[in-house]
Amino acid sequence: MALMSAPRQLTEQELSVDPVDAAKLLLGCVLQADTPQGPVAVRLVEVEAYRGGDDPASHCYRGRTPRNDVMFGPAGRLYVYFVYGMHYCANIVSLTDGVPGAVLLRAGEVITGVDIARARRPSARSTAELAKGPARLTGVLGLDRAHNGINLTDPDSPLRVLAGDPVPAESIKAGPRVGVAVAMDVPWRFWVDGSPAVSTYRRGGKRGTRSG
DNA sequence: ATTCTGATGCCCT
DNA sequence: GGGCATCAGAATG
Repeated sequence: MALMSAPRQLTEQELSVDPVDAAKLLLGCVLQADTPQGPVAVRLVEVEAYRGGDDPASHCYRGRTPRNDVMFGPAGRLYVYFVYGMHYCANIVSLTDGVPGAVLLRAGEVITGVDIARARRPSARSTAELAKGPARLTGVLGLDRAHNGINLTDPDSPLRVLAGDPVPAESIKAGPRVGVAVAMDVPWRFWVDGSPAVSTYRRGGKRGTRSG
């Protein structure tokens, strides 16, 4: 019989690290969702690290609120938020013990359930575009507010993070985070070099100072 | 390829 | 009331 060992599920412990380390660890890993239409899985190729406390770009910079509460909890949970009045973005929580941190899932390659994903996002002009961008990624996986706080390291969860083929260190590139107007000196966006699903960089809204 | 702009609602000040 | 961790469509090289 065909023996195909199931991919290993990531553990809460290995995600209980600094978001920068968790971000690099998550590249190449697979987020799998059991949707009503069937399974959809995405190989992560672009992520960003967010810290609490000292990171002005983080939702947790100004303390704990109802929205960011999950980021203060244990690692391996999904933090979903609603943005621009129409999109959802998803993070995987890292660190723990009341220390907030998370990894924004910015883009991935759909490796399972391409037909389902295409049906969900008819505007995509190519397979690579299906999950190219954080809101597109939540779109193909069907993630919304209802999934906030779900435990991705639980084997019985309808949403799981699985280990993938390791990404060679030389294929991991780093740069400033997309769409943030502060902390542009820190290269906390990480992506897999050469993947067609990596989103194009856009700088944050507030331009620097105007003199005069 | 890049630039612009409208859509749209929730969270926080 | 200001400002978003965005996307799609259009116009322009």
